[in-house]
Amino acid sequence: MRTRGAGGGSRVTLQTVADMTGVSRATVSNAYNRPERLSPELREQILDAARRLGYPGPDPAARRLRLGRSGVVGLLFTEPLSYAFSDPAAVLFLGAVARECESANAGLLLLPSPPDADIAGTLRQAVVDSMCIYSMPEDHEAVNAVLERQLPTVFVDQPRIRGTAFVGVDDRHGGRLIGEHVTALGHHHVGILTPRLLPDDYVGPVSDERLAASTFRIFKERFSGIRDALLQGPVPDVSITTQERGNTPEEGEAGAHMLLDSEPRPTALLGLTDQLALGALRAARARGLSVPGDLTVTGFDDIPEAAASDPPLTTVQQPLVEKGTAAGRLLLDLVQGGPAKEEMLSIRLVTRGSSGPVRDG
Amino acid sequence: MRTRGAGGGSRVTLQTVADMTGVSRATVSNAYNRPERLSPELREQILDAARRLGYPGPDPAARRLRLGRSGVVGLLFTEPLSYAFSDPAAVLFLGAVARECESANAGLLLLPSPPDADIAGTLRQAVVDSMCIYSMPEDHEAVNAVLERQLPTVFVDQPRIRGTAFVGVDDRHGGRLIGEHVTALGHHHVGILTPRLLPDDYVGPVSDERLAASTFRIFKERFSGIRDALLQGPVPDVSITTQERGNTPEEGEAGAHMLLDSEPRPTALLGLTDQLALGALRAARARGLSVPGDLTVTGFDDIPEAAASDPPLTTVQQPLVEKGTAAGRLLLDLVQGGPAKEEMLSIRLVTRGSSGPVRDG
DNA sequence: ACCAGTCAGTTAATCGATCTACTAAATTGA
DNA sequence: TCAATTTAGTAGATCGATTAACTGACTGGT
Repeated sequence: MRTRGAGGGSRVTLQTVADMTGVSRATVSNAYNRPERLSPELREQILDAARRLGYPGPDPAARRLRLGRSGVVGLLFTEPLSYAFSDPAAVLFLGAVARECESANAGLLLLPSPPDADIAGTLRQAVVDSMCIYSMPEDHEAVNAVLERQLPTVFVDQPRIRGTAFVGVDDRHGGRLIGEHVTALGHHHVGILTPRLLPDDYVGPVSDERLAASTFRIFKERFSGIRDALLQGPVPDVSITTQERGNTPEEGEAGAHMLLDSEPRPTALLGLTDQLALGALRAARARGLSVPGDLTVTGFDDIPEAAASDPPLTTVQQPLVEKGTAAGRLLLDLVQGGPAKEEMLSIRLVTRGSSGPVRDG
Repeated sequence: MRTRGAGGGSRVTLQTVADMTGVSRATVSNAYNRPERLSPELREQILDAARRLGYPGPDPAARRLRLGRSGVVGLLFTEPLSYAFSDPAAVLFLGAVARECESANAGLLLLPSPPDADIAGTLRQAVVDSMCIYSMPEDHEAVNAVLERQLPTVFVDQPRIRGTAFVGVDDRHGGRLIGEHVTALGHHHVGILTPRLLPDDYVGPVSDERLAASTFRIFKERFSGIRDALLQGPVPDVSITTQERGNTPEEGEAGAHMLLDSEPRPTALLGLTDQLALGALRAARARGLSVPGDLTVTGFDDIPEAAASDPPLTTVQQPLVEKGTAAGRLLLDLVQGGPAKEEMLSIRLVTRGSSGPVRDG
């Protein structure tokens, strides 16, 4: 028998309590986990001793090791974690994942991903049953790290890897919806605002090389979808100007100003996210351009702010909450041995006040 | 030596890799954690074998058991977790905590707390180094559970327990600021909108008993602060009507309508949170009452929406982000053996367009 | 009186890693 | 050349729990 001096100053464990009560370790364990297996009196006695000794209850890490399950779902975010709480789309998604976890009584572990840190290491250390990768560039080291760990994993938006669970939408189709809408309105000169296409700090027009090399699949697809629709649309000589920026309204505004300074001046500004489009709206206001009279602005995502903006934003609605729900459910199902499904959710164009026909002359 | 048939179909562990390579378990461990302790060739050989065997790397749970640290901070929320993502104040707070955790490369574990579940059990099972309790009623079972676990714990807002780390503001003082502001404007008839004072589903006026019995210290204090200021202010015969509601704009609107139906009709509606005050603003608009002409409305918290509302809300500003930062820092310091500080952050009245002098007659 | 069946516990194996203390071989220094 | 030091790796204890298999003592039906 492995015994440790009860008052020896070292940590209190099951064994300490067992020694104190004069029963075996197993019985103390049962007192906590299977009350029906011992007499109520003895149980009380044991719990009492535990209280007196200041025993904090069975150590969760040890239990987890033995049981092989932690009841925790992990989540890794592209951007620094704090960004997750400032981006409305992310908040909606996260909230829905959280709701699912909660209903299964599982914890949700948000993993840090500061720009400089060892994410692969973090990923290896996380005590979780399954893992959600939210919108990661395709070549990110985290992707390999999580794959190597052979944990049930759900990828959301990107990357999309054969044989792994996935939740997303048809972003290229979304892009086409926007493009078709804009050509239908007769716009010849169009500006596109896109978030970063590569994990660097580049700011400026999008080159064909950057687009081709992009590791952010979803934006690449939205971009291509828009461009295809524009070029194949009823309007003959479409000119397209582009600006690549960080995904915030502030940067969107700056990018929009650049686009509006180009010749010929675009009559439509298409944001690849609502955040950027909201910035474009600000830029228009700052210049005294009326929307949609002087300028058409469109977004992508349909975050709550899109409907509330002035004018309300024409955008592609993707079901952010459903996405979180689907991801959450998959995460939990995978742990139970469920299949690695791919869920493509549906999207649609929402026409609101920010888009209109091009003004003659 | 403890060996397991390498190809036996069972799990791959350090030992499997060790057997495969013909070295000891310790050496394989070193290959992962202390590369400098073995020759590069051997290391490569080991890592190679691991790859071939599909070894996912050292099991985090086992490592945690051995090392005694998990690098994770836990957080328990009053309301169901999903609420945390829908309440702006909570999102701001959470984001700041997340930022702190991230800078220390720690994970943030959001614990579920569905209304019916065994929160104490959840709390006992969480593999964390420290714990944050956010705005829990004083008598909640979770409070004892976490105390029993003897984990470094930070309480935010409530409860406030002697000897434990705490982050909060002087809510009573905040209440007085509002009360003084309103009496200074000459209001005689005041309605107060408060979130739940007890963990039940009650809806309606606040009785003295409910106030006295309240386990939500912060709202009780805000309430008392307001009332004290009103009763001791320059206005002689103040009448106070009250409504208790869930903390959402929707419920705030419903409560406001009730208050506006009472006789004498209040000329000022004081929300104990911005969420409720925002609801009051809606109610006023629905009735065609001009704010602040016909009705003064005030809030508490200063969430971003407060400044953006129409008219912008007079409210008590509390530093939500700072609160999260302070909590995060404390959480991390406690793990390092830091002292259990109490941090009282400062608040101030922010006078905006939603409050004005009572209209004569 | 005998066997089967419950009760209330115990024993000992096990989960998968890490770390201290140790050893054997290689290198260094005078 | 021989003791001292460094290098590369090993043995075995240990972290703190859970649980399958087992043991005696009772109970009760026939």
